[in-house]
Amino acid sequence: MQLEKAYSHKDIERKWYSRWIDSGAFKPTKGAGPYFSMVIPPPNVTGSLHMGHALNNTLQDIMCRYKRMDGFRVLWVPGTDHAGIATQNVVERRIAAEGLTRAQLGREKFIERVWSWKEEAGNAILNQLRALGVSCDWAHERFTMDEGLSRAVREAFVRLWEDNLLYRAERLVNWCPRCKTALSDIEVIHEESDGSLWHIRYPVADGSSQALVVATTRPETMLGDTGVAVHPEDERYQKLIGRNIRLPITGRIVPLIADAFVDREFGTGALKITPGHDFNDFEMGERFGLEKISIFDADARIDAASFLQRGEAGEWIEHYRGKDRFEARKLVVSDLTEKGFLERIEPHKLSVGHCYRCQTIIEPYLTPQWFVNIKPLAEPAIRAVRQGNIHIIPEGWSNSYFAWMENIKDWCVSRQIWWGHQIPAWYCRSCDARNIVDAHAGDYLLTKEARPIVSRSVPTVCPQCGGHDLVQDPDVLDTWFSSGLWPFSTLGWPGKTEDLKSFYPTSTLVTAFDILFFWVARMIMMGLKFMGEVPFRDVYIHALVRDEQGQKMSKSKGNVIDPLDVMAEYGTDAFRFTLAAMAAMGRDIKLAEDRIGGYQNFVNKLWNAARFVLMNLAGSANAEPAKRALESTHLGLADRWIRSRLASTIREARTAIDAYRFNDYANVLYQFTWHEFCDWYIEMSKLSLNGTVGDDVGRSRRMLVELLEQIVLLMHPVMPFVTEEIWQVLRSGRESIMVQRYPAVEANWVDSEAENEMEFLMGVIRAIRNLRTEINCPPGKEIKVIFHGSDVDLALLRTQMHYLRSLARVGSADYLLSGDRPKGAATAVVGSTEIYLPLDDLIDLDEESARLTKEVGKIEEEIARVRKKLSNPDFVSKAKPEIIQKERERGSWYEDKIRTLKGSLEKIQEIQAGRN
RNA sequence: GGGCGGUUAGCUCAGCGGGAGAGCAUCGGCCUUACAAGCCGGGGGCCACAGGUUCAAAUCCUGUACCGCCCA
Repeated sequence: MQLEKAYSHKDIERKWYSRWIDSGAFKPTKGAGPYFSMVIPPPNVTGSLHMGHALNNTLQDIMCRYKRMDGFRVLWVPGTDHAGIATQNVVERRIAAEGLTRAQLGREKFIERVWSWKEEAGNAILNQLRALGVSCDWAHERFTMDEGLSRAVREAFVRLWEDNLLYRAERLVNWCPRCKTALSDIEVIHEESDGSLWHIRYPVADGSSQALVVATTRPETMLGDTGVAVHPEDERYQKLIGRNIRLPITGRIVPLIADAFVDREFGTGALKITPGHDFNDFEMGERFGLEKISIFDADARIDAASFLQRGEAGEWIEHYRGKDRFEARKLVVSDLTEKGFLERIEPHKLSVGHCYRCQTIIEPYLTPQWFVNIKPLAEPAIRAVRQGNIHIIPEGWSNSYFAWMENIKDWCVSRQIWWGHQIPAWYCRSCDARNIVDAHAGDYLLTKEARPIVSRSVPTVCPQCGGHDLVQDPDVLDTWFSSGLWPFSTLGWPGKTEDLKSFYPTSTLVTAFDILFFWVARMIMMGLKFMGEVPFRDVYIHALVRDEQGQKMSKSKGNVIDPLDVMAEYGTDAFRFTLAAMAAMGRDIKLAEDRIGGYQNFVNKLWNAARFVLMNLAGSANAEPAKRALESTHLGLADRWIRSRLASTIREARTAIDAYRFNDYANVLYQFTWHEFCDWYIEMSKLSLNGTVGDDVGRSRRMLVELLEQIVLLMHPVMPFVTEEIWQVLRSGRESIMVQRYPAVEANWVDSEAENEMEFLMGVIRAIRNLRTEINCPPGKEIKVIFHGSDVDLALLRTQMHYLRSLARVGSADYLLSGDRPKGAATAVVGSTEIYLPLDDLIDLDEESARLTKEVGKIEEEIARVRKKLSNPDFVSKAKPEIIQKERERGSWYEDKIRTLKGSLEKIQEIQAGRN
């Protein structure tokens, strides 16, 4: 069978993925092996593959393929997440294009539209994952809104309620006025922005002309001020503490309170207090019993009713009615200016919270919501990591985990959207009617006093009054509530399934740090709560993929590299290898495209090595031999060397992957394949194949095949496609490489004698090549070499002369144990062996003289360094003996070398002097 | 404001107590029948800066500068 001259990825990738699926190779194997399981971090169902997904899933796939080949019963669960707010936003935009709003459509119809969008777009990302070659078990594919997972959500909710870990209350929450829903704390992105600090004069309410000046970043909220605060020890305001203030515009009378929370350095040291629209003010308001006025409605427009209800009056109410936050700010500022209350405005940098889904500025907003009482869940989750039941890798991230978990606030889990798991709580229209407020289009709102009936199934009777008219809570749960259950809900919980028994806890979770709090922490809390056991043993946190400048890739910046484009251009294997090679721990990946090109060359190199091996088979080795050539006891030097190197490579590769050191894994294989197997072994094997070396051409062929097989087996987890193709082409009609055994170290392969001898031989070959270049000897021209050295070294060179001939173009060689060194020769030293290339008249003595002078200079520096070290009494007395020994050897090694080089240099200089 | 990480060859990055490395780029020489997506050889770095610990520091500690991230 012939291979194409260059590797062409397109056809080969398609072909193998569908064959793997058809053969069921992704399913967990039956048998006795230990279990290994992972759940995929579920991507948004309607999303598309980006670099982060590509890296994340490549690393997971490497783990899975490795473990599978290594005898584990592997389950990798794929699936998607319903991404409540994000998906709802997308569908809202789509219906807006038809001139519709979700309110017009109504809840039921709207949700139908979301489902149909999910059907339409929902398989894209999974197909993109398939293009990446992921070996997850598609029979286990799950979606957070599946019936099974929805049941898990209801069960979890009810259990939390029964255990008093869930409550409904009116709190200040992060409100997105565009999405019109509450968000949890971590769904708010804080960004530094340029704002202003407005200094406003607040008069004292005693008819005098006294006043104090407050500084604020949000003047519009003064319509909801219910107090002013200063630091209790602030001398500037001592006289005023306890007095009342008459607010400009509203004329409201509010107290001036003293609270140590106030930062005297900030602004004027006097703060306006708006408990209804600021988290810090809310807490201060609680401490001092200040009223909380909610001045905005759900759209963040001025809600005139909130003033009228508390009996306030005045033209200003109509003046501000219905204005949004930013219009209201302008109006307030212009009104204050007009009435002379605005002292000054100064530029000010401040951190502003934005909705992580739509970037709208968050409004702190007072509404009734559901909260998880998180402390009792967080404590065991902290312990699990602290005590080592879960390992976070790299360990540095555990600090972030602890910091967040130890300061965790109750988790707001209700969302005022429609796409998601509707909260399993009902309200009675008979006995609780006053708390159920009908809104437009059959919608209704619940007051903070509403009494929920929490139930696993739809209740038919009110336990209070026996009434039958029950309505369900209109809110849905935070998407992360369902993804927090993912490691066990995907395995069948709350059922008691075989999957759960076999595969929970899962082995490893592979994810990026940006969802450490969103997801990882919550899975740990939920896993411990509902399963009584951690959800995974290891959490491997990988880097974020950035662009070449280190910027986060984003559509708006236009710096996105689409993984699908990359795969199409360079091939999936090259792309995967690049990701693995760059996935060093604890650092972000700046993806440079030329790097991928470099690894594409590597794929091609491997391909051509396979082509070479195949071309030399001539059908003779295309059957499974009775005994492996690798086990033979009649091997030549090159064979023993490469076998020993293979053993080291296997050991290093396994060590690396077991420690999640994917970059080391990739580099070890790259180095061995290219720079040992291809550069040296294949070149040397050419002599065996043509009968120049060795006594058994058949065995040499089998060596090549077996070595190549070991290489593709080692490489398969990273580069599944090209390795499978090569595997199948080498010997036809056998099972997939996926189900083969991963190479293991064979102790008897290690052969340090062969490694040392080869090291020496390669050193000599390199030295001769180097000398040839330096003296401008044409590459094809055979040369004569004179060796001076020990009998052992010379004997080795004599027996390996064929390699010197083929790899260094040595035509003839003299081996001298003693005697004069040649006059006028290019010189090099390897170990204790001196190498001389006699220079003919045509060779430039000046060049060689200059080269040697430079070389001597370099070595003299080294010798000086070593001497300094060894003459330091502290070094000799305190350093480890083996270090001292090494340094001594190095010293004498350099001494020998420089003696030889100087000798040659002198001889050349003699000739030069004679000429002049 | 608090915390974490980074600064190593032109570029992208490994290394993290004992001789400064890789890939790409670059320079010189090669169409040597696996591979020009290749082969052979070379050049290039006071390992950000300043102190300290140590016999020994790119590597550990402290500080400074710049960059990035997380949390408030």
